[in-house]
Amino acid sequence: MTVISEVGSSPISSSASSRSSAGESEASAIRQRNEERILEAAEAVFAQHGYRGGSVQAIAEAAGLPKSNVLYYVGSKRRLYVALLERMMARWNAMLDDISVDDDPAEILEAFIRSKMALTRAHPQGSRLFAAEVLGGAPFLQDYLRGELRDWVQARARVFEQWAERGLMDPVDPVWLIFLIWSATQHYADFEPQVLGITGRDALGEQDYQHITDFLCRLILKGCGIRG
Amino acid sequence: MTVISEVGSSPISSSASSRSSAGESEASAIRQRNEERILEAAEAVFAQHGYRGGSVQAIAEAAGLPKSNVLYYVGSKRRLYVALLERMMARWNAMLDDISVDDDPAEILEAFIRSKMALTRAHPQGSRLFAAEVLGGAPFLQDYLRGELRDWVQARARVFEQWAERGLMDPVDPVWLIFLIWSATQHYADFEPQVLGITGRDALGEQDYQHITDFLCRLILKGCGIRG
DNA sequence: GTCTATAGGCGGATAGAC
DNA sequence: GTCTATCCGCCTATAGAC
Repeated sequence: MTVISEVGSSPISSSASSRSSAGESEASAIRQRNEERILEAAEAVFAQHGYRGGSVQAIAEAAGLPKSNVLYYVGSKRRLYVALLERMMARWNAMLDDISVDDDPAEILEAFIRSKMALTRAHPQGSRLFAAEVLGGAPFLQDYLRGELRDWVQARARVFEQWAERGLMDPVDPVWLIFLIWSATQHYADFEPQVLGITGRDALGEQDYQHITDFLCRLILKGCGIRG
Repeated sequence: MTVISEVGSSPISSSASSRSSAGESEASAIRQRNEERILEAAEAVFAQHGYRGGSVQAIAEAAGLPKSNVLYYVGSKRRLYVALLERMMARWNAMLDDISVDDDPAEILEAFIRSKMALTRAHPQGSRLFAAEVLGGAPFLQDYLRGELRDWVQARARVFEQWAERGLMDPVDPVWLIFLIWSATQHYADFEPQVLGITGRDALGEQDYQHITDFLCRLILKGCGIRG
């Protein structure tokens, strides 16, 4: 997984830690525990303030550790940030399955929307982290966007076009359609304060997400002529 | 326009500057010129790095002025940031016109999408600034979101519901519909690096925006049962 | 291996020069 | 009115204590 263009590889949380004779190089319970806390805290802080705006100090406080202690575990602010991005991209990749022309457009598209929504719901901080990174010009994710992700989108776009040729859906631009789905699903995490402020709630519950997902599936499928 | 909860009022760029006998208190050509530069530079910097991450230093460099000079003109980083948010909310408000049940849903909804898209296109940095503010928890915009903007959305939502009752459109949740439109239109500015990376372009041109706008109008109108 | 005291630099802001 | 020298606090990172 060479998602991010980095010089010094930064495993931080790569499940099995490197060298040591046999298998039980368990990264000492204390280290593991602290790293988990740090990752969670850092995701929240970077999501809120971006890479520059997020301070190690703030992360340390959120993790309940002394500042210097955080740097001992993660090496540097930069490495920590990159590790978080890679974790999020790994979650993202885990979601992406391949499709073929012979699949049912309605089924695939609905599954696409639902899984993207579920990802956003499961990891709202990760979603915001990604948003902040892209908003800031995607300095760390450029290669990923122009490489892996681009290829995946192009492949899927071709299938959409073939569906359209077969008359299974309207001939909409498949790339704009994918962006529409991404933006709509991410919005509820990324713009949460706006959504809550306008709806006048404290938080969105499981039921809200269910309703929103149903709404999006219905509108988008109908909008591109599936289940007409 | 009390959009933002601030203590010391901060006019900065309120066209006509305050006291002075007659009308020609023209805020000295030099001041006006510098303030313009600063506002533009600051919008870009805060859009990219957020409030905390954006430094006065960086703004000064982008504006081609010494750091201390920037602070002389704008008072403080905080005041500068607030002024930018207010300018963006003013642009936003200028776009919002009232609607009534007797209007044509297709016409109104299409105009809604098109004007929102035009705003994003005209002020991409402002759009990103707003996105960064909300992403960071909307610390300065909470009151606006829960007040003015909420009222506007609720009023429009009621009209949508009445249209649905009259059978002019599907009974979709009007608030989710508004969010869908907002997210879809903002996406091309806020996630520009992603859009460019995936499409493999250097920039989106006037024609692209035209196509995207047409695509969104068609899909959304059809998706909520207008122009079946 | 775990943690802390210290360093060196950049942050915003202001007092005072022109 | 315009601009700059200077202050103090917070930033990341590391050398060294335990």
